[in-house]
Amino acid sequence: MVRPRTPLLTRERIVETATAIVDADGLDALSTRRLARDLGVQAPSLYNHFATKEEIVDAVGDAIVAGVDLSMLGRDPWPAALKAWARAYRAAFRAHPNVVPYLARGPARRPASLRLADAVYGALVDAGWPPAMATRIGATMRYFVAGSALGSFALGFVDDPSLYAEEYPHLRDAHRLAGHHEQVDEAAFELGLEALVDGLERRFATIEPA
Amino acid sequence: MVRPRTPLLTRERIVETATAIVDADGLDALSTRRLARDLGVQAPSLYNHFATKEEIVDAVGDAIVAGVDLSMLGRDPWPAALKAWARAYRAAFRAHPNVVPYLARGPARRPASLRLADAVYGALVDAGWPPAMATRIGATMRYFVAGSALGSFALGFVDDPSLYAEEYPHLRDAHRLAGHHEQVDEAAFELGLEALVDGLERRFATIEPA
DNA sequence: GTCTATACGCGGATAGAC
DNA sequence: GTCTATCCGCGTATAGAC
Repeated sequence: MVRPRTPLLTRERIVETATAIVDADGLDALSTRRLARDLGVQAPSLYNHFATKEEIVDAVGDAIVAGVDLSMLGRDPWPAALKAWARAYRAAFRAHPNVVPYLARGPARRPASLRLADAVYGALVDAGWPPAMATRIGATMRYFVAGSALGSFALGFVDDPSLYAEEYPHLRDAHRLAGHHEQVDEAAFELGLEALVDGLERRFATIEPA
Repeated sequence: MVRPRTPLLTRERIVETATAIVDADGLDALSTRRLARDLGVQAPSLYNHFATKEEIVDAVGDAIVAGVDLSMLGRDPWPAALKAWARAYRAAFRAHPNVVPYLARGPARRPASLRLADAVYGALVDAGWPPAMATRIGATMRYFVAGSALGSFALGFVDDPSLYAEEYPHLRDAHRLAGHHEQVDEAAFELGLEALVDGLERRFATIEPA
């Protein structure tokens, strides 16, 4: 009588399914009933594995952040490491844009988010940045990455030429953005990332001599 | 019988009250019942002024964006104008952080957001940026501003020293961030903004000769 | 233009049987 | 560990009186 069969639910399965729901239909679509239905069980069964729904959302967020590669931090020179890390961070966010507002609240007590913050900050300090500046750089990078993953800039414009023609002369061609939204967003992110790190390098040059 | 008294509700009053609710308790707290209660009417009365709840949220968003100063665009040199505009944009967002995820979806058909996009793009093109670059710069700036207003970086760290001590050595002092969150976030935004525009200026120098 | 009354479904969470 | 039954509140929206 030692557990005749595998439990129907595991934390992993719950998190996987919850992530799929959030990705498909948004954070608001994640309800205990919907989650249970997709798992083939009844809603109250979830409470054997998580105390609250909040814990489930936390686990979803942590699993996403856990996938971000941090290996370049402390290995490559800081400007290259910062760029590579930002790309990996953004890729993880963009794969789950509906979770970004939740994740952007900060690491809280989620282990993967704390590991990430620790690694970035540590790499910058080890590279020679003063602690206060390392904090600011970490913050600024998160602003940029989170903002770029929060939603598409290009898709924010309606594909309807008549909307712009009269009132917004400069936006004459804005309706075409939607058709190339991935390239537009990608190029904008790359431009900003390169410019931002470039600007930081120039500031680093002024403190280094000290 | 010519309207003996002022109507209890106007679109303005509804938008004001809705904004107050969202600011105080989040976007999810904005329900028609709650909104009506705070206005001293019954929920169904709202439908005399707005067709759906979605329209109300749109009006809240547009009112926020309408308050962003755009006067520097096309007047000051583009780097100074871009910085001043970004600060005004961020201030408007930060006053209503709970609406940022909604606003970050893009201008859609909201007039104030379209005016803003039109003004920024127009100023950059008039300054000599190629149209494709002007689009990217507008996008990148929105990423950064939205990300910085989405939530506090500093407040994302729990004020509990024991959480970090063992596992995250570099975050030894992170628990102190919460106490200075406004200064930390402000300084991080300023650092990123200056570095970003700095980096853009350097790129501008390479295209200008053409 | 605003009201009351009402329809109907979904939400998180708990108690207690098996 | 999973189930059934259940609590109770909140959501949008409509119908029709005043």
